Amino acid sequence: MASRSTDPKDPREPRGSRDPKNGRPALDDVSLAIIEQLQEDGRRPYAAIGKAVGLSEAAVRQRVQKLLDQGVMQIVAVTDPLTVGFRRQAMLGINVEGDLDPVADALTAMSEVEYVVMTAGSFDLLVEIVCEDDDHLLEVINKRIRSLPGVRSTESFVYLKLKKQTYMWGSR
Amino acid sequence: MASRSTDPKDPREPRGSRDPKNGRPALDDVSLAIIEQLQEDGRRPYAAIGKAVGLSEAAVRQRVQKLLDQGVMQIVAVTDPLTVGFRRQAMLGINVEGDLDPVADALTAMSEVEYVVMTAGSFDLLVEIVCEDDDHLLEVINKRIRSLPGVRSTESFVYLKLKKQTYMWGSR
DNA sequence: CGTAATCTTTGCGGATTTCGTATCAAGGGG
DNA sequence: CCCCTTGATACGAAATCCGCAAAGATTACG
Repeated sequence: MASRSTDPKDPREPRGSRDPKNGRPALDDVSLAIIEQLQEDGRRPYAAIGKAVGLSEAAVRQRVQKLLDQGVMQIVAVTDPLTVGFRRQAMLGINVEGDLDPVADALTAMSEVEYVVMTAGSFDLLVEIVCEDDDHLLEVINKRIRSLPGVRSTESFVYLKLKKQTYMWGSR
Repeated sequence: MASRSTDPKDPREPRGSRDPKNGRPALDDVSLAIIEQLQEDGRRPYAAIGKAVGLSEAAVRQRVQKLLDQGVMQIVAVTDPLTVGFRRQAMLGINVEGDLDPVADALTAMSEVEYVVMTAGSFDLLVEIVCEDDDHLLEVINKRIRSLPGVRSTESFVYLKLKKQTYMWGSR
């Protein structure tokens, strides 16, 4: 299991930047600082984090666990799939007629889809796809995605080379 | 430090799927299995991973350290920036005239740029940007990126909502 | 074939970290 | 004013991490 406690539930909560009730930000400065620490090294010990953010080891541990349970962050290994396997990867721009959500949910349910985001601009959705090979990619795009009800059109961007991939928005 | 050993160096090595010399894949099945374990839980203990992949704790530890040093994978906390801060995030499609690499390198050097990938299709590059606010986003796109030599045109897709974000290509 | 050289795995022991639990302080309600 | 919830700390026991030296495996070469 990715997390160590209660089942993950649905990570898509209405989690705004601030909790409307009780006014406090959903994430205070300390939690932000903890996340920054873990963005640098996901395995950094709780005691070291505590020293950096001014909290006891146990307090850090509890906060981290809550952040994981709430789905605010996940601690995982990330790779360049193109490097690791000999797979095909692509970004897909999608235009939808009618409600976006059903389409987005259907895409989210596909295991080959790693990333789904609603956007403003000439595409309604951007989705990233990781596949075994060309045949697999073709099948996912042409058979499974283009046939989804509501999908008006798609445009594909096959990945040639990943140049940068970071998660350090905190540190700058 | 993100990693525990020699300095990170430049992560952009010519890391193909297979090591040209000595023919063996850069990543054997065991390392793949280790990565899969860490994709589920980046903090899973080495002993547990060893039991899962059939290796001793020390062997797993050394392999993980090498994978980190080589830049094949990173173990980090990932979040939805839109959730964590009140930031603006966008994907940018870019068209370039001439050599792609200088432009890609310049983008890679920008701290606001989290993701740079070369693609086939109607864009040459896709880059993901994380900004503090609208002003910041505007400045990065219009002042810093559009003025890069070689950039012919850009198209922006401002993120409205992140629906899915996973790193589990291994487990299916 | 040997054998050297290199790389990988393994087996420890000690230092460190994690984890569960108990305790304490600070707010809300009722 | 008391009860209940939330969050931080303290602390001992158990598990984990880490460095190191020995053993094993693989490759290159004579």
